[in-house]
Amino acid sequence: MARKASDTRFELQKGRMLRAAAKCFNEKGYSGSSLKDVANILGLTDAALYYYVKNKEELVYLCYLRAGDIGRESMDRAIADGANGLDIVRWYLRYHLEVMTGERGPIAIMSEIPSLRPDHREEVLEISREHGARFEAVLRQGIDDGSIAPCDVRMTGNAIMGALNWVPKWFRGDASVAASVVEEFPQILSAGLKP
Amino acid sequence: MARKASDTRFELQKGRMLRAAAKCFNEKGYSGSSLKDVANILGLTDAALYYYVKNKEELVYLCYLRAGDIGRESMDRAIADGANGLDIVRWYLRYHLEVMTGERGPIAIMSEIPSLRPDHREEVLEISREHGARFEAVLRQGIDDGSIAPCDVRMTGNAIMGALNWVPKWFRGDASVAASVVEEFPQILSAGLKP
DNA sequence: AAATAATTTTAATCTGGATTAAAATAATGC
DNA sequence: GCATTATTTTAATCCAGATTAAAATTATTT
Repeated sequence: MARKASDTRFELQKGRMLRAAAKCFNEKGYSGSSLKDVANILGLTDAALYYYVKNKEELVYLCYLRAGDIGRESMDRAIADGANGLDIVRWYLRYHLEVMTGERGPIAIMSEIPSLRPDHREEVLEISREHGARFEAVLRQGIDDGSIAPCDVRMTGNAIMGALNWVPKWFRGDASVAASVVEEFPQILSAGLKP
Repeated sequence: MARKASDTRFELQKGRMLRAAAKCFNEKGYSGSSLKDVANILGLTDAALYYYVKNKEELVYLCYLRAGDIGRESMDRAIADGANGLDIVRWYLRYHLEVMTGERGPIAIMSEIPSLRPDHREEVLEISREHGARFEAVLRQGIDDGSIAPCDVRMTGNAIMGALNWVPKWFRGDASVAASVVEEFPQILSAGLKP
């Protein structure tokens, strides 16, 4: 019963559970997804999920934390690899789309933040705000280094992030579509940024 | 009890209800919004909503139909007013954003289509598909008339529509922000389309 | 191969919000 | 003002799906 974070079996199964939940929530909506639906994907019974999380709210919360981690990771890589602001934007989009449409996906769309417990909600919102701020900082960096034309960074951020966040709504795992998205989106979304 | 479509009072109140519901669903998510929440906005009791709709499912369904109507309307106007493909895209974005952020807004994000009754779901999906197809046709028109550079119309459509559909997620009614969105988004989202 | 611990299931209960019916109030027409 | 119709509320029920406890199974340890 007492579990430590390093317990592989447990952690692996929990990870599978979070991906299954993300898939359900994205495809059928939060209210449309019962714990039974999530459990079925794993070949389990709904009650078994309670071995891994305290309740449905926590399941959503963990999905969102995971989404946050992955977003941060993509951003870190992009900042490490990109030569200038525009380049970082492109790499970020590519990395993030690769994860969203790949093996580790799907990533939960954060549509139900207000349903979270107040403390969880605040934490997720803070993560979300921070991510947005980092993206806007990259845009500003690009404007400074001349790779991006001056623009309203807030609105530009909203536009690009919106297009990105919407992907899980229509992407359903088709590999050839995944290839197109990863290839086309960074191009489409960054083309308008050039000076 | 027996009502006709032309009954003003009834129709006005029903319209208010649909806007209140869209607001709730967008802000708090479908499951996070009780009928009580929607009713409170109108200064009513939850039970009163049943005078206007059969149940919560129908409320969502009507919100989505309304969203579809408004989308079609914006597209119609843009096609009538635009000089070429690119121009139509720009007008469409502007018109649609004006409505989304204006008096008639907000427009419900279609996040809960799978929770709809099968027949309603099919109808909404069909409307949604049709709208997407019209947008892609405009992109193709632009490519043909030389106002838009050759591109993957499916992905470009997904990207632009995603950014647009996400707006209600972060826009909370601030008038000066509304002005920025209407002004900036068409520019940001169409800049990358030029040859 | 016991014994112990980890995981899952079975079989209940529990619950919040959707729904309904009847009664009360407000509006409209005569 | 009276009668009729439209709208809203009050006060219950109802129910799907979340949650829990105990039992059963499966894995691990010694």
